[in-house]
Amino acid sequence: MKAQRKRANLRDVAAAAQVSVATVSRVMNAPETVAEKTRARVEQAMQELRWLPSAAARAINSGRTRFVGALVPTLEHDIFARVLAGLERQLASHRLSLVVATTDDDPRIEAEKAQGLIDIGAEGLMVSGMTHTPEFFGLIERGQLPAIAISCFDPDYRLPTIGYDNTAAARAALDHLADQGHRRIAVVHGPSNLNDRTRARIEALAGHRPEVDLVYHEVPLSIAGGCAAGQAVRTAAARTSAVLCLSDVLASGVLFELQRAGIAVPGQISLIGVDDLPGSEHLYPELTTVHLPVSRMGLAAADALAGWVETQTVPQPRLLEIELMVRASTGPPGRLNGQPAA
Amino acid sequence: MKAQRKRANLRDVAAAAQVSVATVSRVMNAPETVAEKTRARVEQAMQELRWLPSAAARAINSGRTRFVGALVPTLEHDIFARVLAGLERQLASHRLSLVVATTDDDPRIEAEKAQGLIDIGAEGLMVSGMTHTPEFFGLIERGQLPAIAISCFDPDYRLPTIGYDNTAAARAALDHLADQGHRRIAVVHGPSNLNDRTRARIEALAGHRPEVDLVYHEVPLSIAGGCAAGQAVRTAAARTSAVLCLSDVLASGVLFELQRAGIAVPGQISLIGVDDLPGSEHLYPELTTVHLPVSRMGLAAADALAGWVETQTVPQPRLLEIELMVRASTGPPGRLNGQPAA
DNA sequence: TTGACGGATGTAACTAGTTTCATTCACTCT
DNA sequence: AGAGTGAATGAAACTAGTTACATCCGTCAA
Repeated sequence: MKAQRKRANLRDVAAAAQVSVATVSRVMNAPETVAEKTRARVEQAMQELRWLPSAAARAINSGRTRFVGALVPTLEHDIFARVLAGLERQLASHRLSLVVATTDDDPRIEAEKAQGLIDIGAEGLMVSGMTHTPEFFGLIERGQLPAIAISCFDPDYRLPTIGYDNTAAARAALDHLADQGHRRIAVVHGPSNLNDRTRARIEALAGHRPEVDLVYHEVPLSIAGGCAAGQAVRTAAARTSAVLCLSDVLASGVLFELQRAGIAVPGQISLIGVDDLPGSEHLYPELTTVHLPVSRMGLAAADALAGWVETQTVPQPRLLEIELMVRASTGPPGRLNGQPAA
Repeated sequence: MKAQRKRANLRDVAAAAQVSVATVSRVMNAPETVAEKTRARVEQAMQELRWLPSAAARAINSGRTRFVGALVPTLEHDIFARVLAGLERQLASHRLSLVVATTDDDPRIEAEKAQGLIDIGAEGLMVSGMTHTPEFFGLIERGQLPAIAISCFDPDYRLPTIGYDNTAAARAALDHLADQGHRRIAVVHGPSNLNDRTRARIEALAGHRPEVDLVYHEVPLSIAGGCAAGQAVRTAAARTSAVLCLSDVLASGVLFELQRAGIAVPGQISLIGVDDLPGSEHLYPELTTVHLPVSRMGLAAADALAGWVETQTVPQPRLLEIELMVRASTGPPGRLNGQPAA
C-alpha cells in the first residue's frame, strides 16, 4: 500500500537519471545538445519508468494541438468517406490529424459536436454545406476559429467555401436529357428539408428548361429509396422517358428496379445521376452522371484549413469544376414506354 | 506596437472581472457556487475578451483528452467507412471523439501514425487486422495504451480482437458453390501480401473442398480490379462455372464484365462475394454473398475501447456472427459456358 | 454578546511539460 | 598563468488551467 504508482512524469525521470528536468526535456527535443553519456542515462530512466510525454502538457506550451475537426452528415455514404479520405491524406502531409464527427444533417447536433471538438482542442473545423445554427457561428467567432464549408460554393458566404456549383450540376444533367429530346422527366431526390445542397439542386431545375415537364419524387437518400422511386416512376407516369437522380445512390436503386421490371435502359427510359461514384462507371449499363470532384475537394479543404491554422491566412473560396460524364444509360426518348400510346 | 494581444487566458479574465482565478474557474465548472452578481461580471469579461478555455490546460489537470484513434487501411472502401460510422456514433455516446488515420495497409505507416496519435494524446487505439510492427507494439506497451484489433478474431492474440471469422466466411462461400455442384471455381481476391484478412480467406479455401478445382486471380482491390478478373475468367478458363470473390467490390467488377460480354449470371456463371455491401443487394442480379457485420463491429469496438479507457478493464475478445446471404447470382452449374463441350 | 455555521471568495499549490538565463567546467590561446 | 571560448547542465520562471485550504463576513442561536 505504498506509492500507488501513477504514471511517471518528467520530474520522476529527471530524479531517476539524476539530472534536471531541463536535461530530460532536451533529450526529447534537442538530443544533440546533450552529452552522449547523460543522454543514455536519461533514456534508460525513461525506459525503466515506462514514461511517455504528456500530449496535453506539450500542447499547453506550444499552444498547438495539431488536429482539426470535420463535421459531416454521415460516414455511411461513399461521398463523405471519399472527402475525408482526401482530407486525411493531405492533412497528414501538413502533420495534422483529423477528428471526425457526424451530424445526421441536423444543425443542432452539428453545433453540439462542434462544441465537443472545440472542447478537446480542435484548431480548425470543416463543415458541410451552408446550413448552420447561430450557436455554431457563435462558437467559431468566439474562438476566432478557422472554419471552412465544403460541398458548396458561394464567395459571399460567412465561411470560406470550397466546393462545386450544385446549381450547375443539376442543370447540366437536365440539359443533357432535354437536349436529347426528353420532355417529361422524373426527378428523384433525397430529403430536401434538411439538406441545402439537395435544395439548391432542386431549385436549379425549376424553369431552367421550360419545355420540359418535371415530376418530383422525394425518397430517403439510399439505394432502397431509389428502388421506391423506381417503382413509382414505373407504375405512375405514362410518358416519362427519363429519370434524373440528384444522387448516384438513388440512380442505382432506380436502375435496379427498372431492370427487375424488364424496362430497357436507355432503350425505354434514360437514367442520369449526379455524383459519379466509383461504382457508377461499372453499373450495367454504365451510368451517365455529373462528376463531382469530392476527392480533390478533400485535398483542397485540407490545404485551405492547414494554411489557415498554420499561418493565420484566411483561404480564398474555391470553385471546383464539375463534368458531365456521358456514358451508356442515356439516349434519345424510346418509342415505347410500357403502353405504346398513352 | 503595444500589447500584441495574444489569446486571453483565465488570469486575464479574472483581472478584468476583478475576481480571483478560482472564481473564474468556478463559473466554468460549478456556476451554482458563485454569487449571481459575480457570475454575471465574470461572464461579461469572458465575452469581452473572447475567451475560450484551453483544452490542453484542462486535459493536463484531468489527465483525460477524451478521444481515441482509429487506424484503418483506407477510407475509400465502404467497409471501413461503415465501421467508422458505427464506431463514431457509439463513441459519441460515451462522450469520446474519434481521430481517424489511414495506413494504406502498410504496417510501417501504421506505426508512424500510431505514434502521431499518441503524440496528440489519444487515450486508446483501434487497428485493423493482426499485422503490426514491433515498433507498434512497443508504443502501446510503453504507454500501456488500450488498443484493440478489428476485422479478425483470435482469442489468443496479443490485442483483444473484435471481429468475424475470415476463414469461416471464405469457406461458407465455397461451400455454397460446391454444394450446388460447381467443380471448377475461379477465386478472385485482392493483394494478399499486405493484408492478413485476405490471406486468411485464401488459405481457408485450400483443400477445404477437395472435389473442387480452384483457380486464383489476384487483382487490385477495386471495381476495376474486378473487371480485370472478369475478363481473365471469361477468356481463360473453359469449364469454370462459378466465380468466388473474396470481396463484394471485386464481385461488382466481375459482374459488370460478364454482363458486358453477354454471359448470363447465374445461368452460365454463378457469382458469389464476401462483405455484403449496401449496394450488393441491389445489383442485378442480386448478389449472393457472405454478410460481415461491420456496422455492429464498429459499435462493439467502441464499447470495448470506451470501457477500457474509462474503467481500465481489458475487454473480452468478441466473435461476431457472419451469415450467408443466398440471393440471385448463384445457381447450379450452367449447361453451356462459351464452348458447349470443352 | 459571543460562538457557530455556512456561503462566497481568495491564495497558493498543484498538473507536466518548455524555455530562458545563468553557471560550471574543460580546453585553448596569448 | 590568466583570460576567453563554448559545450553541458541546472534553477527557476513560464504555459493555462484546477483545487485544497484559508479567510472573510453575515446570520442565527445560546
